[in-house]
Amino acid sequence: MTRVLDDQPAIPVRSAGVKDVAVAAGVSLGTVSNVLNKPDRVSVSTRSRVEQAMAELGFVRNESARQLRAGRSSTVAYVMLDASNPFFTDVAQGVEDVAERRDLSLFMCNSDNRIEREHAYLDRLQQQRVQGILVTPVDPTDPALREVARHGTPVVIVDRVGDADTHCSVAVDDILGGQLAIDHLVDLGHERIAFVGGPQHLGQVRDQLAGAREAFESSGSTGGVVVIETEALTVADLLTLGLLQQCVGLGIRVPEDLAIVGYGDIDFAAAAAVPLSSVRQPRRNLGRTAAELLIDEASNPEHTHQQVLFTPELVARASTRRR
Amino acid sequence: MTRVLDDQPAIPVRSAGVKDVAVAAGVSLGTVSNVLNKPDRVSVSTRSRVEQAMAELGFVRNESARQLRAGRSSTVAYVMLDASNPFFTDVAQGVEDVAERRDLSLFMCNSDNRIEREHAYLDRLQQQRVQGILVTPVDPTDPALREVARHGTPVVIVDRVGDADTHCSVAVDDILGGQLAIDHLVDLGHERIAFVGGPQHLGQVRDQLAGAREAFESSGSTGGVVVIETEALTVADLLTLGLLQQCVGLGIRVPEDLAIVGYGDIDFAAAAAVPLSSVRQPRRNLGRTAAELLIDEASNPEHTHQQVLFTPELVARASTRRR
DNA sequence: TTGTACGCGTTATCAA
DNA sequence: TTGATAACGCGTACAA
Repeated sequence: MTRVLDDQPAIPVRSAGVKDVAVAAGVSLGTVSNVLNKPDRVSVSTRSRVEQAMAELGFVRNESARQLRAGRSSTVAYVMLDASNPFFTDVAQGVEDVAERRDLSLFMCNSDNRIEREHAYLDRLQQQRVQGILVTPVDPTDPALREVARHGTPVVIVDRVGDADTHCSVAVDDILGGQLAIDHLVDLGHERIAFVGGPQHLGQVRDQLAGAREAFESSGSTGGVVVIETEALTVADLLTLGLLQQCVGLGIRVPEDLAIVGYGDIDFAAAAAVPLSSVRQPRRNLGRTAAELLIDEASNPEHTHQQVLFTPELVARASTRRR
Repeated sequence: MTRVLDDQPAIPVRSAGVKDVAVAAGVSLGTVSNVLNKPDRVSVSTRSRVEQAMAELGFVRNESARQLRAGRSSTVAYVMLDASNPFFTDVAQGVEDVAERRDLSLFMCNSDNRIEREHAYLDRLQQQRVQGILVTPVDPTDPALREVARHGTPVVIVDRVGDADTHCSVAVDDILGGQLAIDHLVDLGHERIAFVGGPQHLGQVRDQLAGAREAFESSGSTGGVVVIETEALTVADLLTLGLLQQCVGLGIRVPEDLAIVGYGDIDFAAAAAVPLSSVRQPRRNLGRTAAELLIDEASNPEHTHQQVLFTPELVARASTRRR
């Protein structure tokens, strides 16, 4: 039942377990376990014998068995709404920062905006008994999220606000973001303002618009904000970039004829033909904070849920300028 | 040992197992198992009684126990080199296409270009007994990759070419890609050509350049290709975009003064100020194919390793045009 | 159709 | 310091 590969040592086809190692090393099963988990309780000579046996047999710990025994795993998961959206990958980086420090592994799943995929992943992750799940849900009001939490797997909502008494959430104050953008434009003397944004059924888009309107009105300006609704849900700044290209193509000068403020401040914003002013969200920090909250909930019995709201920041660049 | 949440049914603090369900439903343990795995062998009435008990207790299958019993899991993993690079997320989409169809879950891990992180993930994934691992490695010659395969976990190398007799690989013919770009430029009458690319120690960059040089020479042109090496490893098209911005800023007209061909054809390429001609790689297909190979290796005893090389394609846009 | 007993690989406990 | 044994939760024979 073994095959030989070139001059590599023989490897059993079916991977070896502690038992096999014990036999090969001529020790008992418990000793092997001790070598793995409490190396100092094993004499040096025995230990090295065991370690050599492990190397020879190509021993790989069986995480399923460990988990079964321990009752919990050492992984957390982030169910992303859209893995090809730089916003979420940046959030994920923040999550990884924390996970790595805590020696947890992070598994990323991509729901790709499809609720059934999100559900499938939530199910699997529960079954895997992950320590907790970070999720940017398709629908923050989805009862399935509460169910998961109710079944004992901590859930933290990212970039949305969920049910405050079943999970923590970490989001950005988009109302404020909308205000920042408008205040900036009004400060620069603009009076005719349009809001170009994604589908209104998204809470964040609504919030941005609400903030925008509020700021516009309290500026004493007359008239209102023209709303142009787009269909696709993309990082707002990508949309902004497209808008900019169109302007260039149509001979509209930015910022002379039209000033533009983006939302999201992706890397390209600064590198655009006309560097874009943008409302920047602390994406990585969002991820880090969410991960901290998750870990706290998973390990601290005193944990209480909290809703963290981050403040966005306006970065002024060439696409807006005093007239 | 139970707590009551509002008007939700009580949930045991420690999640219920088949045993608890059996007791609650007044049936034996085996029957519960049958309800889960062979529902047709259980009378309708019994089954519904069991199902109700499961719902009431908030029963969640324990995947660790299942795996331990079954000896294998039903997940595959993709260890990405850089999750914030659209190239890899597109590849991941392709992988997901296949995984979903086969009812496998895909866990994505991000090595973030750090070899120690890659190793950590490879270890964990082996321990989880995933069916197989797709990986775009930091270093395709890394012996660790062979070790994983040797220990019995199938490994498929993505966007790199690895050790042909230990794993399959799926990559793009970058030599051809380089040729395509140069042929295109030469066809348009260009004679002075520069190659702007990432670090030369990357096989792909070397290949692109080799192809470029070859095409240039066989075109009968005299002189050579000027090489400008960049440090960062990014999608070539992002770099190209930056180059374009610089040209615009410096008053260099594209394509009149300078024609540009990108590499990678990311979404922005077409939407740039001057839409970029680009060498396009079949990214999603790369992912799909890699996943198919992995699954074949994991389940087909007759599997033989193969190295698939995809052909890139030149997409001509405004950044190159007949002079 | 339903119930019982055993084993998967690991770790913890206790005895030697 | 080391060794034997019992759990962890589930699936699957086999017996009723």
